[in-house]
Amino acid sequence: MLPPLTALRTFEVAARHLSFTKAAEELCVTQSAVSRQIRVLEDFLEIRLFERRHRAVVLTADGEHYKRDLSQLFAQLDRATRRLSRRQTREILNIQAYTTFAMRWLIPRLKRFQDQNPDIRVHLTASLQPVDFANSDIHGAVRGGYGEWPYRADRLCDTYIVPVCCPSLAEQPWPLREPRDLVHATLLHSFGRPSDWSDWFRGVGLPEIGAEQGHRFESSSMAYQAAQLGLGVAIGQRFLVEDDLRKGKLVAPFDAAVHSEETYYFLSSPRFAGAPVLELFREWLLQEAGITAAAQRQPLPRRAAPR
DNA sequence: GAAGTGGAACTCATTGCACA
DNA sequence: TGTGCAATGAGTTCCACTTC
Repeated sequence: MLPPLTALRTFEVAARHLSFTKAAEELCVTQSAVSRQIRVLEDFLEIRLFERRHRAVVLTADGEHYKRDLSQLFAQLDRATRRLSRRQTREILNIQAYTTFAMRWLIPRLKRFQDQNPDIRVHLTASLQPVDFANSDIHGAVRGGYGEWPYRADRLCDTYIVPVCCPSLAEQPWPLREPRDLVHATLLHSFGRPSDWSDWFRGVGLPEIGAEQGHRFESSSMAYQAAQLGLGVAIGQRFLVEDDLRKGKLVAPFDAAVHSEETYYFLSSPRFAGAPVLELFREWLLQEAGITAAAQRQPLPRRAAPR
C-alpha cells in the first residue's frame, strides 16, 4: 500500500508551499515534474489531494490530513536518519519564554522533551521584551497576550488567577476568610502582569481593595517567592502555582479563581517555518499544555482558612 | 561483463485558463 | 492582450534487472 516515495516527497513540498512552481524550485526540477508526481500520487490513492484553482492550488480536506500525517512521518524519518548517520550534529532549538513560565512550567517538563529528542539541544532564554524573530535565531517564543499575533500562534491553556500566600499568613494576624479580608493584607504585584489584581477584584465583584498598594516585583516568580516567605499575598496564575499549593508551600485562602483573558501562546518564527526541530517542539508543547488544561479542570488544591 | 529491456522520472514545448 | 499559473503530449535519460 506504499505509494511511490518520490511522489510522497513531492507532495509534502508542494503542500508546504501550496504551489507546484515553488515546490519545483525547492526540489530542483521543473514545474511539470511536480505536476506529474502529484498526479501519480493522486492516481495511486484514487483521491484528489489538491484542488486546482486559478493560479493556485489548495489542499482538499483529504490532502490536508495526509499532509499532517506525512509531515510527522518525514520528521520521524529525519530523526532516524540523523541517529543512524553518526554525524553527531546535534541540532539547536532556541526558545524564549518568561522567567516565571520557564522556571515553573517549562523547565520541569523539559526532561520529557529531551528524552524523546536526544539529538536536540534546547537553548532557553528569558525576556519580557516582545520577541524579534526577524533579527534573531529564536525558533519559537512563549508570550502572553490576547490572541492577536502576526505569527503562527498556538494558545497553550487558559489562565486562572487566584490569591496565594504562605499558610501562616492565611491565619495571622487577620485570618483571610473571604476576599474582602484582603484589606488587611499587603498585596504583591508583578510588573509582568500589572492588571491581575484589578482583574481578580473585578472577577469576584469587589472594589479594588488596595490594588495599587504593596510590593512590586519584576517577575511573578519573585512575587510567589515573597508570598512563600510571608511578605504578603500574591496573585497567582493557577497552573504556575499548582505545585506549591499541593506541597503546602502556598495556600489559596479563597476558592475564587478568576479566568484571565490574558494567557500564554506559543509563537513560531516564520524564518523557521516547517523546520522539523520547531515542529517537534511545538507538538510536544501543545501535548503538555493539553495535560495542564485538563488538570485545571480539577478542583483547586487549597487549605481552608480557619474560621 | 556486455547488451537488451522496461519503467520511472525527467525536460521541452505547448495548451488552457482566468485575471488585470 | 499579456501574464502567470497548472496540465499535457512527446520524447529523452537513467538505472535496475535480466539474459546470454
